[in-house]
Amino acid sequence: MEIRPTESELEILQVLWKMGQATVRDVHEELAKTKASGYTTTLKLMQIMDEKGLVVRDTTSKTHIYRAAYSQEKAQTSALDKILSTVFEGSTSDLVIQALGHHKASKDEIDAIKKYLDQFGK
Amino acid sequence: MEIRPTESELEILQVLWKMGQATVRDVHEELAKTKASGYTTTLKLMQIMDEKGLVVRDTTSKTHIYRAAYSQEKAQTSALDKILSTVFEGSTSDLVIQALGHHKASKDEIDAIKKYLDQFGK
DNA sequence: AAATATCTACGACAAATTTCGTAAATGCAA
DNA sequence: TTGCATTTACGAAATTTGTCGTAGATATTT
Repeated sequence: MEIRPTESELEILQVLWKMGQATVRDVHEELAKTKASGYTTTLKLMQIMDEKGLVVRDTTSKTHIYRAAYSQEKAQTSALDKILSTVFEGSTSDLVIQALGHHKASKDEIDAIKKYLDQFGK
Repeated sequence: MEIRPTESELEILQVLWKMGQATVRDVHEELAKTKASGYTTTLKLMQIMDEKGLVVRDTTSKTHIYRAAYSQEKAQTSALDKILSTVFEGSTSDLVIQALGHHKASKDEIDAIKKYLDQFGK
C-alpha cells in the first residue's frame, strides 16, 4: 500500500508538521502566503487526505482540527528512496557528495556530518 | 528554464542515460520489463519530450535515434533542491545523515565521503 | 430572533499527464 | 512487384490531480 502524497498534499503536510495541529483555515492562510488558490480547494484536499489516511481529524466541534498521520521522517525516507533509484542509480555516496557540493552547508553542518561518520565507521 | 521532466519522462531519461542513444523500441522494451504500456505510448512521450527539448533525435533514417538533452546531473541537482525544500526544511546535514542512516553505504562509499569532507573543510 | 459569517460536504469542472487507436509512410521479404 | 512488418504522426480518450461553486449546517453578532 504505497500512499504517496501528491505535490499539493506535501505542501499541506509541511504546514501540519510545523504547526502540530491546525484547522483548514490555518493551513490555507499559511499556503496563501506563497500560493493563490481558494479556501475550498484546501478544504477538499484535506478531506481527501483524510480518506487516504494521510491526516487524522477531530470532528467533535464544527471546525475540524487536523494532524499529520504521515510523518516527516517517512516523507524523508520515501523521498530519498525515490531519487536514489531514479537519478542516483542507487549510489548513496553520489547523492551525499552532490548534496554537499551543490548546496552550501555551514561549518557546523559539516562538523555534524563528520562526527556522524566517525561514530559510523566503527 | 523550468522544464521539469514528469514521472514517466524521467523513466525514459533513465534509459537514455544508461544507453547513451536509443530508438523508441529500445526504450520501450527496457521499460516493458517493469511496466505494462503500449509502444505508441512510449513513442508519444518521446515525441513530446522532443518538443520540450528534453531529448534530441536524429531523424535522417526512418527509425529515429534519441539522446538525452537533459543531463543526469541536472536531474540530480533538481531532485535534491526539491526534497531539501519540501521535506528537509533546507537542512543539507539532515538530508545527508538521513541518507547515510537509512541506506546502507559500503565502506568504500563512507571513505569516499570522508575524503571529500576533509578536502572540503579547508 | 434575525441577519451575518464560517464551516463542511459534495458534485462538477479544468488542467496536466498518460494511454491508446488508427492512418500514412517507409523498409523488407517473398 | 506485391504484401507484410515496423515506424512515425496525430487525434482523442482515460487518468490523475487540482480547482472551484453551491448548498446546507452550525456558530456568532446585532
